[in-house]
Amino acid sequence: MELMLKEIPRYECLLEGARRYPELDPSAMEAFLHLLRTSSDLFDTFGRMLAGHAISKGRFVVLVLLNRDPETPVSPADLADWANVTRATMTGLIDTLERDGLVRRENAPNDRRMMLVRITAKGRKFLEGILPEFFRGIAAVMGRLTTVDRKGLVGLMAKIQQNLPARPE
Amino acid sequence: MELMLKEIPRYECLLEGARRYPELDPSAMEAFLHLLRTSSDLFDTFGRMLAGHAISKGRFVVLVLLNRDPETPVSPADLADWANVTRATMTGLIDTLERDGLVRRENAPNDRRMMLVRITAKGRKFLEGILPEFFRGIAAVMGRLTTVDRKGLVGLMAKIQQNLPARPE
DNA sequence: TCGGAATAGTTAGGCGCCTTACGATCAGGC
DNA sequence: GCCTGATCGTAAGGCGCCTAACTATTCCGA
Repeated sequence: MELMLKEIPRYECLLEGARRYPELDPSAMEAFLHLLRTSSDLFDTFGRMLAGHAISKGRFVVLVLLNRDPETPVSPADLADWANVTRATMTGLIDTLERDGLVRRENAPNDRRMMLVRITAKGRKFLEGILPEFFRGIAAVMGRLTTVDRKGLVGLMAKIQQNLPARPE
Repeated sequence: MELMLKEIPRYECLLEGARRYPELDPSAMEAFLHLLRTSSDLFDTFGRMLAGHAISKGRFVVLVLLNRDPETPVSPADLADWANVTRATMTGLIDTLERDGLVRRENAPNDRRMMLVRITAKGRKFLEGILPEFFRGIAAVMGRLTTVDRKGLVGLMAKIQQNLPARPE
């Protein structure tokens, strides 16, 4: 989702657009575009930061999920569910992580269909080398927002979520 | 950028994480995650809507850009700049749009390196079949936000933008 | 008990976007 | 006039994610 307009149209242009298209609500569109522009930049910034550590966003998320409880291995299906990707995609993510020695696949003891994925010591060490910078980056980017701002932002997001069509199944 | 955690961790988990990682600012992280979760859902929703019209986000943006002034053709380089993709990517987007008869390539009169891209009548008609639904969708999703909410959201996004590292060149 | 349905993970192929490298053309200083 | 460098659009190849189809295993009702 890295694609967005580089420049958000000025408000007068939105007003003019509303004359051609009566369905266009200028203030809704303005808020929408700023929201997407900013979050796209955020994705981009952190994706770039992770790329500097030679890891993709998808693989980073997998490591974070496994690192929540490093001793307990997790099935690829659960990882796919939590990370919001398909199981096919998760296979590929685990493939490269395992090739790089950051995670290890094991056979599940009670179900021979199932695998279990465990983060390795190397994987933990690798993650420890990223997380502090990652957390500092988030704190920095949110630095100008007061406590009230932050709560307000969460509330606005909740209002939008209420009007989003439910995800398929 | 469709990848995100499906469930945002509860605030207590963020607090616990802050014990392990002193760089983790829980309220900043909470706001960050809600922002990305919601905008990811928005991208997803509108991407799905566009897919229902058999067009990708990238091609849709190109049509919208050309439709701002349908009589004036635009160079691929300008389109790439405005749409925030590389020129190589723009070549591919224009290829399919032209194959489907929605835009037409012309030679620039004064510079034989340059092409000019123009939206066709078919392209305009196609876009008119999407835009009303698109605009209605945005108005709907922002429907619960008051005028004050919307201005506030734009202001919060501006605060975040100020702390984002400048884009490369 | 046994045969169909559900579920596990994987494979194959596609799409969208990227980076890199290219040939063609224009612009400016000598 | 020309060489150098910038800029045009394009081609080739890579990455991340997707859907659809497959094999192996487990579950469950007749």
